[in-house]
Amino acid sequence: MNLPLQEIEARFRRHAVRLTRQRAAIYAALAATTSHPSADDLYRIVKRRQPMISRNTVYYTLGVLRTAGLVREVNVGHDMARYDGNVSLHHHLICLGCGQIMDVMDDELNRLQLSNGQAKGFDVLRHRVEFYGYCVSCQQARRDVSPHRRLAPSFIEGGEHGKQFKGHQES
Amino acid sequence: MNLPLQEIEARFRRHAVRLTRQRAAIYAALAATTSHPSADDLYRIVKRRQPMISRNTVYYTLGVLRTAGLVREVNVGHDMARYDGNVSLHHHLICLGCGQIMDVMDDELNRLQLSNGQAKGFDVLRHRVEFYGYCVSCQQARRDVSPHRRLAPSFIEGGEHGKQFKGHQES
DNA sequence: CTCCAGCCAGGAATGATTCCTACATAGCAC
DNA sequence: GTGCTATGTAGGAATCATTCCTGGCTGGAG
Repeated sequence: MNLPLQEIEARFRRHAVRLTRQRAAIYAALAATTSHPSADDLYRIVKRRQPMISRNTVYYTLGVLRTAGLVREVNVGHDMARYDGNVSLHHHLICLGCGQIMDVMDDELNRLQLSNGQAKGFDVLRHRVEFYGYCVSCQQARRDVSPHRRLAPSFIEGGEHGKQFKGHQES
Repeated sequence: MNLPLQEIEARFRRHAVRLTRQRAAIYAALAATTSHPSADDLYRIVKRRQPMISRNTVYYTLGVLRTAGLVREVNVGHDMARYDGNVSLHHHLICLGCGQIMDVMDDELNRLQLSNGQAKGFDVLRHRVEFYGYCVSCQQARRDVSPHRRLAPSFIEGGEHGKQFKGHQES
């Protein structure tokens, strides 16, 4: 489902973002996938068609698109930032094995809010919910490695010290 | 509410963590605050009493404590990692202005789960919920700067490009 | 008391991201 | 279409949290 240039042009205009060849390619690449690529993934994808593009342009453009509200940044752990072309309100499901990120659309999650007592006077603008676990193929891979041992998730956040998924695969 | 050395010793033994002067100091510093300090904050705090300690030891120790389940890592955006001595199940409320992180204890949030349809075959182990907004004093500061303008939160995640809170204050 | 696996300090390396700067170009006015 | 100028781009250097490496030190089991 490739976005026609015409539609990209319209969205850019609507959000007052100047149209350039590089920006269109970056935005199109992001809009064409649900895999939440990193800046460097996008750099590599766009580089195939525009070999002169610089990594810097990708970072700069993602900043512009994000500020304009055309793109959303997703942070998982303290790994590199990942980007999401889906700017509708939603949450994420993340694989602790391979790092893949799936979208979760759920109105109930969207409506979560803190009681006044919990909010401590904060003006709460938004929230995010992330679910962590192992995807089907990572479950399989783990069974193959350690057949009858199940690591108890003894702590909430951070994983097993020797971090997982330093990188991830583009589809 | 400083943790007596004796209690630290007991916890370390319970979690099979070798006791050293450096580790005790790092853990004590973390247990003594609710401010979710960064590794570097802890380094500076401990350095006051142990000037020879290295930043490396702080990182290494935090890794050990985290793996042991005595400490939890909290990641906000792609800023530096922050640490939490409170390992009970809870969530967070984060100020977009100053970066302070407050604990949110709420059983309803703890019980959130995905329906089978949403879980896509994932083996979901845990989740986290984060609320973002402005604390009381940052609300005030923003009013002072831009009296009658309210920035519309036009997108979900990432803030206003020129990022906020690169650092934060220790109480 | 001895011993050694595991810890510590310090310095170097890494890697995502940002900064700097000179050149190129989008898109408005004419 | 042409010219102009604010803005974008490329590329190289800088930043900075974090990790890696190495050689000496030490907690705590026996």
